[in-house]
Amino acid sequence: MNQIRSIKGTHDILPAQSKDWQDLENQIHKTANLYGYQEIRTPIIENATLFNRGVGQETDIVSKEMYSWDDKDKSTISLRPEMTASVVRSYIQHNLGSNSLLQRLYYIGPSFRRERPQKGRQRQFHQFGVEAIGSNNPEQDAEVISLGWSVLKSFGIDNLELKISSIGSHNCRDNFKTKLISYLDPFINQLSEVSQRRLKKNPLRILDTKNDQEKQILKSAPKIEEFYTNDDKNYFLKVQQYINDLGIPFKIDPLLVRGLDYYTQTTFEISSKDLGAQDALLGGGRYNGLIKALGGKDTPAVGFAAGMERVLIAAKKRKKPKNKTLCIYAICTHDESLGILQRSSEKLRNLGIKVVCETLRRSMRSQMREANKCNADFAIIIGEEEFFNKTIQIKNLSEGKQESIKYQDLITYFKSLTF
RNA sequence: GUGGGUGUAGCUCAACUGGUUAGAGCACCUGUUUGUGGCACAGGAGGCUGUGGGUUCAAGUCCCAUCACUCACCCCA
Repeated sequence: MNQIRSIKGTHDILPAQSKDWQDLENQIHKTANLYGYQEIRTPIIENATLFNRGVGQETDIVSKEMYSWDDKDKSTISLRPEMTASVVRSYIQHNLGSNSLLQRLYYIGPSFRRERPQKGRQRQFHQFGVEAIGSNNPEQDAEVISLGWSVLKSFGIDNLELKISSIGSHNCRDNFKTKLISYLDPFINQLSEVSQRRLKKNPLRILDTKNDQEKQILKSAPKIEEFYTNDDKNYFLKVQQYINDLGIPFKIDPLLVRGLDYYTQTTFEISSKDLGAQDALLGGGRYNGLIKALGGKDTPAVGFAAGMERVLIAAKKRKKPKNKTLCIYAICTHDESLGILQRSSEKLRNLGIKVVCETLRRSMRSQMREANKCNADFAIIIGEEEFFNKTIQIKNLSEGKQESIKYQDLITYFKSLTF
């Protein structure tokens, strides 16, 4: 009988780790709120159609990595492989655009892709991200980038690198695509198998190649910036200017091509050297066509998604804040007194004090050891003697001093300590 | 989907070229005069060496298969 393990590429977040997750989540909530973004939570399952249309049928994510199955009513359901499409679906469904011209939204949660796991890549992974829906101005792009940068910085990650690019408007991209194809066509035999396939399906992706020979060929290939319209050019310059004004260092990386179909204009990525091959912590960009493509009004939007597991890997070296709250370990060596101990613990908790009660009926020695192990500041002790005297022992564990007080004075004793 | 690496206690690792009953540190539990933590000391529990075959008098060690984990390609967060 072999034991049941978690599914490949999925991980338990154990108690030893969960504090880090809570810290990260708190930091996300805090920063997003400082920027005026509100949280949105959407279901983990959606109609497969949403991602087929939203993310793109041709993308790897949808074509080979998405978990989908037929439901009893014959509709096809998918585990979300990312969250932007869901947020946009929700935006359209609830007509959020009618509340105000601009929706600033953020989210936290798991997504699923059936990939081969490796460092910083899992089948169930967690993302946080933001979507600013409604503004078509470069300052909005800068704000979103700034928010992402700020979360990572404030979580104690250094060594960050911001890369930005623009893939231009739809027309620009189409022209570029055609020219790129005709440039690469004569070289087709020198291209790798993958790139040959991409040339037909998604030529822009070839720019991402790590193959040296292909890099060489690409050196004199047409550049995307040659196809920018004046508007594209100005827009991108403005984005750069604003990011610069914010004091965020960045590199322009013309080869930065986001793999999802919905991007337009600005794309960006923040990476860290502290990760392995999967070094992107956060990636995003503008997606002006998506809302319309999903059946909403033509609405511009920009956003990003960040991988929380990757953020936590990159944040390994951060110094963790230690805001310890007062903690009491409640010891009992007299079975008749267990009820009293639980009642007084409850009262102390109402004061906001953490109280951990012994429930194993162990020896005094073991209970004291336990108190020490869980880092309690105080032990309160009721035994047979205290039971009959209506008293309770209070031991200050850092000083080692112990005193006996009347049971009825317990609350006032600790009340004076907490304020 | 393709390649490489690794599987010994909860964790980190030992076990010379195959050779007694597979060890250590940390963690865990119990004690050190019976109601008091940390430190120290003593003891204890915990393993079918991932699994299944094979070679051999003898396998943790060699061979094959399988599974799992891991890293990388691909792609992405």
